Amino acid sequence: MLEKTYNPAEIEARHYRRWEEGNAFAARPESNRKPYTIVIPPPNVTGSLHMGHALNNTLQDVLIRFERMRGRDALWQPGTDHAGIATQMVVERQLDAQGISRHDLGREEFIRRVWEWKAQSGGTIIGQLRRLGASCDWARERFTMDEGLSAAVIKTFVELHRQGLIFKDKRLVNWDSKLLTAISDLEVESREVKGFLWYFRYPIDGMPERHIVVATTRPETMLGDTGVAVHPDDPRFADLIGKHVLLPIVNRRIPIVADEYSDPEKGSGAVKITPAHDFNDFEVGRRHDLEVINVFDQHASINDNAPVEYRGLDRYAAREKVVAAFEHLGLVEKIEPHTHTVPYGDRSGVAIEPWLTEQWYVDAKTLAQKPIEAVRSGSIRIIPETEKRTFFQWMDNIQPWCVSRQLWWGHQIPAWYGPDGHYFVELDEAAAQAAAKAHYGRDVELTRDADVLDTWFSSALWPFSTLGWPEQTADLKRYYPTDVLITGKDILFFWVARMMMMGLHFMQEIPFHTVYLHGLVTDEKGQKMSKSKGNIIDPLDLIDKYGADALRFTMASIAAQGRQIKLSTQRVEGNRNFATKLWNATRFCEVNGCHPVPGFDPASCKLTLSKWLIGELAQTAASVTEAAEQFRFNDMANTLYGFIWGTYCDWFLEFAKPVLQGEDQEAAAEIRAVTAWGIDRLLHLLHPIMPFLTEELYEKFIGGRSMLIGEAWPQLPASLVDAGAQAEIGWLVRLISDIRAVRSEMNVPAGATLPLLVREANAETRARLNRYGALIKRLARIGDIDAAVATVPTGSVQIVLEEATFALPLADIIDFAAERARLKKEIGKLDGEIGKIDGKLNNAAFIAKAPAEVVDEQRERREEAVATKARLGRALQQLAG
RNA sequence: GGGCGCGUAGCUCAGCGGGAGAGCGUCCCCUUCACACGGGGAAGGUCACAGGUUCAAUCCCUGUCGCGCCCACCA
Repeated sequence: MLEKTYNPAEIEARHYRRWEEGNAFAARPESNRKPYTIVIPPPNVTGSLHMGHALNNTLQDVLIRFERMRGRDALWQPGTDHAGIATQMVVERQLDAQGISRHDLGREEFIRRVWEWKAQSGGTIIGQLRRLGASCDWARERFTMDEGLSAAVIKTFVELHRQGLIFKDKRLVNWDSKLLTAISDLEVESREVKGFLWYFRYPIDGMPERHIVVATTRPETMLGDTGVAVHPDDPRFADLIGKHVLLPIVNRRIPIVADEYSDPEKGSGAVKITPAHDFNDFEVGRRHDLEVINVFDQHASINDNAPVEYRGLDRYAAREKVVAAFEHLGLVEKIEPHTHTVPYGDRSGVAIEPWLTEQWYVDAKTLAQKPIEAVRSGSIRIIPETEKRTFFQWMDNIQPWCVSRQLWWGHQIPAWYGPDGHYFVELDEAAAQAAAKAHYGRDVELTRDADVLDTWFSSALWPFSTLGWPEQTADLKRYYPTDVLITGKDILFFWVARMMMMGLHFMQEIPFHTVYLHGLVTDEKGQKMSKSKGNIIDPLDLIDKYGADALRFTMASIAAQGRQIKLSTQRVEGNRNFATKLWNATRFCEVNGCHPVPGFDPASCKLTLSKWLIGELAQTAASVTEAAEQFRFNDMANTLYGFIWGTYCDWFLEFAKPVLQGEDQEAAAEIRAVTAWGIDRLLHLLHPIMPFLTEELYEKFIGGRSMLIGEAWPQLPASLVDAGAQAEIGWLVRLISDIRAVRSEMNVPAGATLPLLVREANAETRARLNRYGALIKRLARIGDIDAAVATVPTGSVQIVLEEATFALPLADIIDFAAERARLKKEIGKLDGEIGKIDGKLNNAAFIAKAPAEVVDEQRERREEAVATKARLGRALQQLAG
């Protein structure tokens, strides 16, 4: 016997264990089933489950469970990401607490400590994914820095280098002066900052009476100025082109050049050029062969290239000192408040400095061509479609990808340097030695490049490296390309695009057929969840309180495409209630002896009620299946919610009650079977979204040895839909609803029983009243039914349904005025409708141009409305007289 | 500056060419034997605004206003 309420906490752990012990998540490469593959977006080993994970993994699990039930060999490939910067930061912070830095330990020892940390805490998120119910094939769990994946990384690096698609270059990079590493363009975020625009006068060499005004938001960079640019067509500066400026403070003579980069509208119209510290200036400098003078060290403090009194100053201190010096010299024209955007490191949160260094770059432009084509041709489908535009916009303008990082935790770059700086990119040190010997003609000492690769480099290989590449494994052959990739739209560029590049390059095949991108989970006000705002909702708290299924159902139901996803606890609570509802419906079955009948054939049912339920359920199953196929998770969830609560519980079970308790044993037996069959089918349909609850009910209610997770997805033919049964039960539902509404509006005491008088009922209605009299009496609190009265007593409330009028005599309690008002309102509504329809029907163009069936439909609607209005009008008249 | 998207019931959002929908909230009634994490009922909307296309527009097009997000931008 089931408990009175569903208690998720006890149940979830047990079923998860059953699934794992039963090997239910395992892919079956040996089977002849068609594979269905999803690779998980590997969470950071440092991570713990947040709402984004909860959403992302719920959706993946829904699809995996759905396709598994549909008979596919489902592989959900799990694993974690070493998350270079994030992980290094975590361990460094721990060391910091002990007062040691990674440099105290040395590289080798530090890395050992990170592995140690990983062994202890790295599994947190995997445990949390289990609590969510994720049915990953855990035996296949991978890590981006495990042996096989590391080998894959080295191989791709070496091959891309051989193909000229990875190269070393000295140019400006985004330098993070806190983490002391280069970062890629994507890791830079712009923030709007309130600052100032300083207008400085630069004296012209040889023209003591003249100066040129430049404007800057970063006065300290003037220490590295090597030119001033003006627009070639700007008359204000025409005579100064070719002259030189005597740079104050530094006393450097620098040229005034004409360059179209200079915008006459901006600032003073003349722009100072600092090639070593600005991406645009770097280009201008290159065009005019300007000197590149780097004035910052790696900490963004002033270096020895600047005058001695500035050396060692932090960039902001240097800024103040430069401004003070200009003021002292009387060379400040003016200072304006100015809002502008400044680049910040997404991890460190400090302002990024464009800094001249040598780094490794991937030729992304070349690698992007095949992905662009794949998306354009539709061989990779992106959902929602609108994201395609974003994808193309980025891919069409893609810049070289800086992949080297000055960190310790990650895949060390397989490049070895000889004594003269010549380098050898090889799979291992031995190969590098051999190459070096061939190059130098003797053995030399080699030093390995100290840098590691961007974390996203190894993630880019994920769909094939996890399946065994570079070995040509059977798994790789069977499960690649994968079917769907589900991830947040915020990592479309970071990860998705790069998987396409690497997959198409190394596998010569797309990594996945479909990319499903979901939005960001925010709080209920649409605010991004963050520690500082204190608005974080921890999914584990919700799981503890409402159960994993309630959370999963919520995620599925709000996963509408392309929006930000606002989560409210209230919704989760509501969905927990839904779980309880189904729980109790099953309990009802149990209490009433509705047990599944082996070999039950829905097509053999005779009762209209059975046929109705079966048909409705068949339609629901079709909708749910279609929604799942089209990744419309919200439709899937909402369809099931509506059917289970609104149709099965609210109506079907209520209709079933009297039959189950009635005299007719044959009918009772059929209804028992249909009721149980309905629950069984619903458990199947709901399982991908609510696996724990449904598995529990399946075990308790259906019994047997098998587990629901491995059962077949319901397939109910459209032939089970019975239009006659739908019309008949639909009529019954409307009649009962109408009577209930009238009772409530007229304040009839809930317990009072009223007679029902029916006028002008045709033969079919009379037959229906006969068939469903007991139900009507029970559900609408009706006493006797007189199906053929000629007149209705004064003081009755009247309801018009199809051809018949139903009256509830309420002489003693009826409020005449209220009833007149109700009828008038109804009539008013009908008048409005008739007016609208007449507008169409009286329009010759409508008759001529609209499809015939639309015209017919409007005519029918009009007839119905007119007839109903007439009956209501009669009722109103009777009330008045 | 370039791009994308959104303005529908008090709130959160579905719907997207021919009868305005859901959940939550609100109000009224009901402890009836699956469920008060429940049952029954009700109120509430010129579908942002202005034009246009169409026989017909919440839905398509254009513009305006308001709000998000992404990319670029340190004069």
